[in-house]
Amino acid sequence: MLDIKFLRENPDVVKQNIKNKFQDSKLPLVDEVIKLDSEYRAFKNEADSLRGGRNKLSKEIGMLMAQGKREEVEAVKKQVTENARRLAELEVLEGEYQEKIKNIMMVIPNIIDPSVPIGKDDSENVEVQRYGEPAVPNFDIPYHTEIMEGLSGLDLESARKVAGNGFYYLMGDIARLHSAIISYARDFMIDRGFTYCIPPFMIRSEVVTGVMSFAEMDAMMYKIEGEDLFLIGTSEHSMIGKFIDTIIPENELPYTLTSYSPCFRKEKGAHGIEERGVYRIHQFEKQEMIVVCKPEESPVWFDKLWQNTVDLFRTLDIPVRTLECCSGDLADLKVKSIDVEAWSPRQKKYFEVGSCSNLGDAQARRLRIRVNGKDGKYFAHTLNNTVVAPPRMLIAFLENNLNEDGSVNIPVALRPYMGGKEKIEKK
RNA sequence: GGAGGGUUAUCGAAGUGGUCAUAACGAGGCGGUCUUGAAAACCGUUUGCCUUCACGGGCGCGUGAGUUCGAAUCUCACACCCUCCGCCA
Repeated sequence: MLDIKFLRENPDVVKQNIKNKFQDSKLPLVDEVIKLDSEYRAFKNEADSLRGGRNKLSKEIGMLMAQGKREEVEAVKKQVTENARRLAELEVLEGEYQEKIKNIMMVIPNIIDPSVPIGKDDSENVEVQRYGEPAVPNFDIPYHTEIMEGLSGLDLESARKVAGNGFYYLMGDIARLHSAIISYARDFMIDRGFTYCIPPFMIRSEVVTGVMSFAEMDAMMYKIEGEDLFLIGTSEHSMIGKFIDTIIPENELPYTLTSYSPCFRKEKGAHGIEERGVYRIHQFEKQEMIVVCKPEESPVWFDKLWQNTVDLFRTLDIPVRTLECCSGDLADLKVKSIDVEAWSPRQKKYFEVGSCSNLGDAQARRLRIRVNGKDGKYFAHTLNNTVVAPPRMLIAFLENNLNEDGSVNIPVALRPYMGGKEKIEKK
């Protein structure tokens, strides 16, 4: 969400930004909200002066009452009542206009970073760099569900009966591998100075609308029936929400946290053939990292964050690349975003395993996360990034560590979490 | 789920319909006097948001409604905290 003052003073910047994101249908909203805002302020000024008058007269009544001047009190009361109807009208208008303005401001996209490549959709995202050799072995790599089933590690059939499509049972060594990866990722981030945290897995609607756009909310969030609660789509939601309505002393920043949670997503939208199995699912687990920092430090933290994910995948012998999100593929709250993609030797292409985002002050503004600085208060910047999110991450892991006989190598880094095992083999 | 008590500034806390919310009182923080330095003492200062070129004005006593000329104070709903009972991994 933008500062309405910024929009008022820089409507052309806001419009150009909307064009850059190929959301031309939102262009009229800029002038509309400017108009609503100026009308709102006129109503507010009139109402404020009426309230001021009322306050003054009410005080007079108090003094007259103390002096026992009954008739004069009645006269003043009458005066107050005369203005009351207009004030009541104005208060309704104030409320309506505030609501309208907020609703528009919530859908006007955040100003993207100048470095973001301009493009319509994800097909125009730009590869930044590759890490590791994208190797293809000289034997056929089966679909990931087959690898898992071959190791007695996956039961989708039961999951469908119990919960439906988009859920899974992981079994045996594959389940253990899943937990091992989460634990390894947790320790990896702790070693890099992040504070480990387990957050609430449900959050209130106020937090939901504070951390994401309406479009994302509709496509992602599960609502708990009869309660003002939503299942989190990622721990980022509860981790950023943690700071709602706070004024942080400047010297405490940055906050660098790594959190674990299950994640629940509706995943409204098309599911392609490559998305069978555990690629796109309603429930998964994720080790996440978030940073709350000063505005001038967010670009540096952005680069540090995605580098962590790249480093982690490299310690597990998985080739990755970074892919910069183009303007049209960037969610409305984001200033800049980069995906980390893992190599799939089966598909002979990279696929998304993590996403790193700089939200600028958009979440902070919505959630009122401020910093108490020397020269006054200002909104913090927030960032988030995936460390790992299995079971999707397992797809990359299994494909890259698979042997021709169907067994899977455990990289050295992970062995302590797998009871020292060097391989997962068929029983 | 039930019963009771609570939520006021950085913290503790007073205020139970007006004329002390520019929030008493106490503590803490900051600045100063004094001191070789520190402590003590003393003096001063210390909330956020909206609006206005400015002067100023408005809003905020957990949140939201209501009663009233006027609400921290009365009414209702909700949230959170504490104590006890019930249930429970």
